[in-house]
Amino acid sequence: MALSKEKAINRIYDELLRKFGSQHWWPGDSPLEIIVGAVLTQNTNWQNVERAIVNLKKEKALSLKALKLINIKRLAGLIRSSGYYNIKAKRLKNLINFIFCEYSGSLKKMFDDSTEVLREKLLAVNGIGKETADSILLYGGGKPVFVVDAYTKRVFSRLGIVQKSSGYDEIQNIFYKNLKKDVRLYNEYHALIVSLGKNICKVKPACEICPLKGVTIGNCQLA
DNA sequence: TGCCAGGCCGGGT
DNA sequence: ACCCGGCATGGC
Repeated sequence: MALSKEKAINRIYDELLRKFGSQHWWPGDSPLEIIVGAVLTQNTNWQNVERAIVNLKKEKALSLKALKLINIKRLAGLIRSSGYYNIKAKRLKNLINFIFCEYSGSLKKMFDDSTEVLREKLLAVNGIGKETADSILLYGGGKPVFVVDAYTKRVFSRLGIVQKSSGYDEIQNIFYKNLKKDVRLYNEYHALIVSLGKNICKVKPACEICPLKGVTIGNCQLA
């Protein structure tokens, strides 16, 4: 008998939490650091991003004002380790300019905006796509937004919970429909999925679901 | 050594 | 509406 998506999605969360423990995401000391990290980690290993963040801190460049004033070539040099540094420097500049133009350079004002409106505005910034926008909203702003990434899609399509052909919004809606609307839960769940990916998914082809494989849900087993 | 990592954009079909 | 090449470093 088929197990409901709702039960499966919630059960998988419980199993991941049990296996990996609470993740305490996002790694970052401040909303700004989280926002910057969200851009720098686009298709990039977090380790490389951390070096870039350390550099920015060391050069006192990790503030809204400093990022607004810094020369783009110099910024690119500071974030070199995160890869795609030229385009990411532009993207950071776009985002900082947006924050100043739209919210007078105040993150508080920005996050006081309605979540839906802010999401649309962020998506209109060149270099900010859905995952980056949603990461900023959830981890930077504490908004109830579920972040979908490559791991989410891979793992949950393997589990048969989403289609391989599903797009971002479709996958995100499955989580909205089946999870309690809770910032803490969204935060932890996405972090756990990444942890699953980082720790397990490297072994191919099917081991990415190892921690879940054989887990019994109702009368069914995840396969 | 080659492949990949917490994407996104722009141009082409 | 998809599909693809480009963007780039550091770790294993």
